[in-house]
Amino acid sequence: MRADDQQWETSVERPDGTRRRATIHDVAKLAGVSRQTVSRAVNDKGEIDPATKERVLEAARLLDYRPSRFARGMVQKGAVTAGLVIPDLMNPFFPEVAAGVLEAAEQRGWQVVMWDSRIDEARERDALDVLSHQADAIIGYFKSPDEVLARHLGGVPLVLLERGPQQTRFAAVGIDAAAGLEQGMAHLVGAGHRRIGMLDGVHGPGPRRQAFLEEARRNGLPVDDSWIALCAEHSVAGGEAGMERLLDTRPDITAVFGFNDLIAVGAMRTARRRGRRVPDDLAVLGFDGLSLGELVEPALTTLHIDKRRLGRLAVEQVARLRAGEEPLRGADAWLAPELVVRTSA
Amino acid sequence: MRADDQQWETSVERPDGTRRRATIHDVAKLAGVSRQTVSRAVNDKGEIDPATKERVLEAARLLDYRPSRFARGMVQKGAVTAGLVIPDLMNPFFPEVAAGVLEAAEQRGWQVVMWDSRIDEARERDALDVLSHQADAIIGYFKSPDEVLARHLGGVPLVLLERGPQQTRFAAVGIDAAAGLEQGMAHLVGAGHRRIGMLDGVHGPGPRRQAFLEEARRNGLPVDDSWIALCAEHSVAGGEAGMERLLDTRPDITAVFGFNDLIAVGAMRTARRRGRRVPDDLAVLGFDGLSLGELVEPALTTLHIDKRRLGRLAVEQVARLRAGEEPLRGADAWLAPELVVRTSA
DNA sequence: CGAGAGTCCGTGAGCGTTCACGTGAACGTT
DNA sequence: AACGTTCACGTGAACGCTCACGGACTCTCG
Repeated sequence: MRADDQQWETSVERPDGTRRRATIHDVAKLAGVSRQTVSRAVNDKGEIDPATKERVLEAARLLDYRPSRFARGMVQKGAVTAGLVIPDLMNPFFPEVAAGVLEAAEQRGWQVVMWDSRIDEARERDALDVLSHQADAIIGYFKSPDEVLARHLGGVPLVLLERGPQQTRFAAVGIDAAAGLEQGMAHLVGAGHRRIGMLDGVHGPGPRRQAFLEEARRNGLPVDDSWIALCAEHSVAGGEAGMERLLDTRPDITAVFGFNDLIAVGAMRTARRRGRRVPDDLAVLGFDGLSLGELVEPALTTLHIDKRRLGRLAVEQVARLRAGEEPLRGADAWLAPELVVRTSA
Repeated sequence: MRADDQQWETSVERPDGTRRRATIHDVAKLAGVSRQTVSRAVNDKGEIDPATKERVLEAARLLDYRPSRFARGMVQKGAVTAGLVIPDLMNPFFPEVAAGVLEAAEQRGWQVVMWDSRIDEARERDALDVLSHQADAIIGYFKSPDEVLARHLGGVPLVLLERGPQQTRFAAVGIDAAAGLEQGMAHLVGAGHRRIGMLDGVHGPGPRRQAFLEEARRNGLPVDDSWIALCAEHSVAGGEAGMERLLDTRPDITAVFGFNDLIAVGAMRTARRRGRRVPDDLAVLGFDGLSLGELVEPALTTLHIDKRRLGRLAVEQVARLRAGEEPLRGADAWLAPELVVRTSA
C-alpha cells in the first residue's frame, strides 16, 4: 500500500483539485449502479441482489462513504435533538440531573447535545447561539435574564431548570425550596437550635435564601444579614471559606444551613478545623442529597432531591411544549425535597 | 384570541389537512417577499431594508418559523458533531472526562451528543446505531469487542477510551496503569507492606489487575488469585462488598489496592467496620484521584489521573483521525497517573 | 442629463438523500 | 401463446435552505 493510498481512498477529487467527501453518487458510479441501489445496500433494505449489495458495500468502503446526516434529515423527519446546558459538570449534582435527562431522552428516541457553560454568561450565550441552530429544544440552567435568553433563542422552545415561575416567562421545572426548608428548619428548631446561620450560594438571594429567611421568621428566630455568608463558589472550598467568615461574624451560631451539600461539607470541615464538634457544637444541614454526603464524617443530614427525576421532568416538559400542550406548573413541576437525617444535624 | 389561534399561528395547513412546520417559503409568502429576503432577515445579513426586515421577522414570529437545521447543514458545511458514550454518569470519574471532551470540543466549535450506556452492551449498540447516523465521530467507553463495534459503526471514526493498543485496532487514548501501579506498589512496599490485596473491577482481568500482578511479582510479593477479590460494581457499595470477601479469604493482608477510588473508599469503610484501623492496620490505595478522596476519612491516597486531559486528548485524537493523520500512539496517548499521598496509605 | 455607484430584492441552481413510482427481464400458469 | 408475478434496479421529484448572480430602482456628480 502506498503512502497516499489513504488519501485516494477516502475522498473524491473535485474539478478544482480539492477533495470532498464521497456522496452516494460517487459510490453509485464506482459500483456501476444507481443511487437508489446504493441506498438500498447501505440501509439494508430489501429488493437487492446479494451480489450487487456486496459490490456496492465494497465500493462504499473504498470511498469511505458515509451518508450525510443532513441530507437524510431533510427527507426523513422525526429526529429530535435536545440541547442541555449544565453550569458545572464537576459538581456531582448536575451529572445526576443530566443522567435523568439522557434517560428520558433515550426513551423517547431523542438525542441530547450537551454544553458545559461553566457558570459563565458569555458561554451561556454561545451555547444558545449554537443550540438554537442545532437543537429542537433546549433544557438548562441559565443565569442570564429572560430577555437575553429570548434574544439568543430564536424561537426554540426552552425549559429552564430551577428558575421560579415568578422569575421567568419560560417553562420551567425545579425544586420547592420552601417545602424543603420547612422540614429542615423544623428539624433544627425541634433539636433546640435558635441561632441558625446560612451559607448562601454565589448567585445572590435566590429561593433557598428566601425560604430560609421565611422559615426563620416563622419560627421566631433572629434574622438579618449577619446570619448569612456568601460563598464565592458552590464547592467544598467555597463552603470552607464562607464558613470562616460566618464564624467570624457570628461565632454564636449553633447550626448552619448550606446552600448545597458541597458547601455544607466545606462548612463541616472549617467548623472542625476551628475546634467545633459536629453536630454537638454545631449542626450542619445540607441541600441536594449527594451520595457524597453519606461518605463524609459525620454523615451529612440533608434535604434530598431526586435529581434524576428532575431531569426526566424537564424532558417531559419539553415534550409538552413540542406537542403544543400547556407546560406543567406548580407542584407537578416543582419537586419537594425530602429530609434525610444522618448525623451532622 | 380564539382557542385555535395557536394552531393557526404555529403551523401551516397542508392540502390533506394535516399541519407541518412553517418553511422559509411560508414566511416569504406571508411577508410578501422572496425566500432570499427571509434568509437575509433571519440570518441578520446586510442588504435589507430595516422595515422589510421587521416585517419578515414578524411573519416568522407569527408562523413560529425556525430554519431547518438539516437544510442549513446541507448547504453550509463544517458543523461537526461528536458522539460521546459514557458508561455511568453517576461515577464522578466520567463527568470529569466528559468535561474535558466538552471543553476541547467547544474550542474547536464542535458539538457533542452524549449517551449514557449504563454499562449495558445492548445500550452500547443502540448508542452506536444512532450515533453512527448522527455524529461525525464517536468517543467512548465500550465493553463490546472490536467486531461488534465495527458492525454498528458504519465507518464512523471511533476513539476508544482506556482500551489498550493490544486490545483494539481502533484509535484510543487511556491510562498507563503500569506506570501508576509502579509508583503505588513502590509506596506500599516502601512502607513495609508485603501482603497486598487487590479489589478488582467487574470487567474481569484488565490492565490494572495485570499491572498489579506484574508489580507484585517484580517486588517479590506472594501472588495468586486469593489476593484478589472482584467487585460486582464500580461503586462504594461494590467496594464494601468486595472487601468483605477479601478479608474473609485473606485476613492477613496489610494493604489493599482498589480498582478505583470509589471501590477504595468502600474498602476503607468495610475495613473500619470490621475493626481495622486505616492506615495503621490496613493501608488503602485508590486509583483515579477523585476529589471525593480528599473528603473522606482518612483521606485517600490514590493514583491521580488528569481526567479532563484524558477527555481533551480524546478530542485531539478524533481531530487527527478526521484530518487523515496518524492517531497518537504510546506515551502521547497514554496518560501516566501520579501518586498522591494522603493518609490512607 | 446621463453615467456610475449604491441599495434593495428576486431567480435559478445546487447541496445529498429517500420516496413513490416505473421498467424490463425471467419465470411460472392456464 | 398470452398473461400475471416477482425480482432487481433505475428515474424524477421533493425536502428546505443558502449562494452566486442579476435586475430594478434611487442617488450623486460631472
